[in-house]
Amino acid sequence: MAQSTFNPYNHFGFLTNRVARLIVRSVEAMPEEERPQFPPSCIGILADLWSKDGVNQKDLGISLVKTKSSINKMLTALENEGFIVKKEDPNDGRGKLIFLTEKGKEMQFIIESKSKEMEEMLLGDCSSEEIKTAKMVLTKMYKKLYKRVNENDQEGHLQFMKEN
Amino acid sequence: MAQSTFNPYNHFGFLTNRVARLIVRSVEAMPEEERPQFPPSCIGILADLWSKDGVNQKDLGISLVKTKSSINKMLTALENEGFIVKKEDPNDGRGKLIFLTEKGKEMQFIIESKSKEMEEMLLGDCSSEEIKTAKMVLTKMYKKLYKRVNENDQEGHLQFMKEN
DNA sequence: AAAATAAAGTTCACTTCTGAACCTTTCGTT
DNA sequence: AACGAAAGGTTCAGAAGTGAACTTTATTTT
Repeated sequence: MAQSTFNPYNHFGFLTNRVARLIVRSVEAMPEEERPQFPPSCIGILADLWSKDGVNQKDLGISLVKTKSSINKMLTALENEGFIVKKEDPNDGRGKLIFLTEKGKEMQFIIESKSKEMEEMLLGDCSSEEIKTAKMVLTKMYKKLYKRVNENDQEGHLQFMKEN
Repeated sequence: MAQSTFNPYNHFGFLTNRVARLIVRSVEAMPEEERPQFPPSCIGILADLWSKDGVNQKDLGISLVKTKSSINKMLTALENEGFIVKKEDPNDGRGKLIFLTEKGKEMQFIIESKSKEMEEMLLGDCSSEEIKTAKMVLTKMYKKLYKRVNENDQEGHLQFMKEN
């Protein structure tokens, strides 16, 4: 019977989905003190801005794989908390550019160290070669998927996409 | 300035999250014909059942990293569509066991071949060694995270957890 | 054995995310 | 230059997921 031959954890679709969700859960389970003061989903927006400040909402949506309405709502929350500001795009009257405030910039070092800490905790028994390979494979998947999903989008929006 | 030193795609938290979301998007973007007739989120439940039929809702929740209320709602949908049935657990009057119907079982081969197809498409230029390493690293992360998040849960619920 | 505590599942109000319609500005034709 | 089409952003109704309260059955304590 087919029953015992299927292993979800041998498929990237399941594996990435579950690992991603567990990471979020794991962050949420942190003690109040250690955890950032905003919902984990918003970290993604800040991360993009740390990488490249002053982007528009559309590109954030593409990068985070969320719709523009979702991005809009998250930005409103982040703006109310004082992490980002929206400014008119001087070159395009339709668009707005998103910039980090000082408060938003300061977050980078905190989050980055937490991320490193967690990675060490989770992957203490993997060699740095293996970790590198895993990130490389995921990044390749990302690029292929990105192109597939945004195929009518000629210019690569993301900084890292331009590197290749 | 710190600005250009941050790359979200060098952190597993962002990478897994975005790849997972892109895979879902990619499936949703398939032509009506090729795509399964139920929401992608439900595939996870079927996958667990293909791996081990007759599990209870709690274990499904742990495996899929969703709350019991979410699982409940998804199961109701799958039951209405005729993919699964709920039965009383003969050994525990509180619990119910979830079983695949024939219709549910047939899905496995379709999904599995789609999954393989997609993996080949996404990772054609990665060696099978690299792919194996990536899955191994993700699986290790999964196990560590699993233990961390469900630490007050003594018995490993998932079949694959028992293998190690 | 009775009482107290815990566990699995259900229900419902609430939050987060999405899809569709809309407004405004820009681009492409002619 | 003027028109139609497309693009970025906003809004709002609806879908998906969550948290807390509740029901029923098991387990633990006394």
